[in-house]
Amino acid sequence: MAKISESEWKVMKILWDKSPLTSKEIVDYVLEENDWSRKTVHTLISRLANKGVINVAKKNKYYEYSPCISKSDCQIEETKTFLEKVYNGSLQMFLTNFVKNQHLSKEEIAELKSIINNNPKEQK
Amino acid sequence: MAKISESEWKVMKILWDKSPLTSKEIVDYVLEENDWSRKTVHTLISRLANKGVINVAKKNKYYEYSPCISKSDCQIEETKTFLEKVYNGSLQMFLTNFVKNQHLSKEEIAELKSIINNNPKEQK
DNA sequence: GTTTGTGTACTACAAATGTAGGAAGGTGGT
DNA sequence: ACCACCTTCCTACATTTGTAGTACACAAAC
Repeated sequence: MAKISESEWKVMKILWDKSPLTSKEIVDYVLEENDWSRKTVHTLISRLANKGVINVAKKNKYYEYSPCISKSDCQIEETKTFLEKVYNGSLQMFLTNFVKNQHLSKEEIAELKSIINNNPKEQK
Repeated sequence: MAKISESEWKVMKILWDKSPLTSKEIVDYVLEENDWSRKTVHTLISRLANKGVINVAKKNKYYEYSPCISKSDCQIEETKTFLEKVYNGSLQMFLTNFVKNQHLSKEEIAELKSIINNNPKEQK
């Protein structure tokens, strides 16, 4: 699976949320959150298209863009790379370190517990 | 804080574990786990020194190297960057996604729970 | 004392990334 | 018909990263 860089992730997140979008729409959304030139966003869009992670389809006059890989797949992939690099692949080490250093509130801890408890049967 | 690349992390992990080390020792350890040229490792060492994340001190004839930032600080930093990029900074989203997709065993889930429960008082 | 490997400093070079600018043509508003 | 803006395609250029190679001096092994 192609690697998505940090800037590219920002564009992808918009697309996963709201696609299909025209390039103007993408640019406008991205610029709400990043202080970049419009050109920069265009570059990112075309790099993503070259990497084959977004679809480009002519709709009326202009192109429309939408992701062709799922957000969740990309998240899993990034998570593996991250855990491997920083924690030798161990979620346990990661979590230990995180809860130890972040001084989570009681509420946050309760929330984490509930996330873990509710697996695998999802509860609404 | 300087950014440490993926290859550099491999060197840093050795150093955090066993420093101080001479360059030969670093190279030998790194090559146990990576199929690189010795020269490549030397390059990584000097990049790390330039970034100011390892100390270089003349000991007898040769230099000895050791980290001058803590592993835990780097882990926290990387974790923040990762969570921000992939999960908009939300550990909750991360955990939810992870437990949902990884099909953890009962044992693993129990372990995660105990990690969370034992915070903040550490239990040995 | 010559070979053989090592230590250090410096250089190399392609790919990926961040961050844009230019040119040529379309289009909608007035 | 013209202006301001947009679209698409290309090009640009510095920095970081992965992955080494050169050169030169020293040191240990014989």
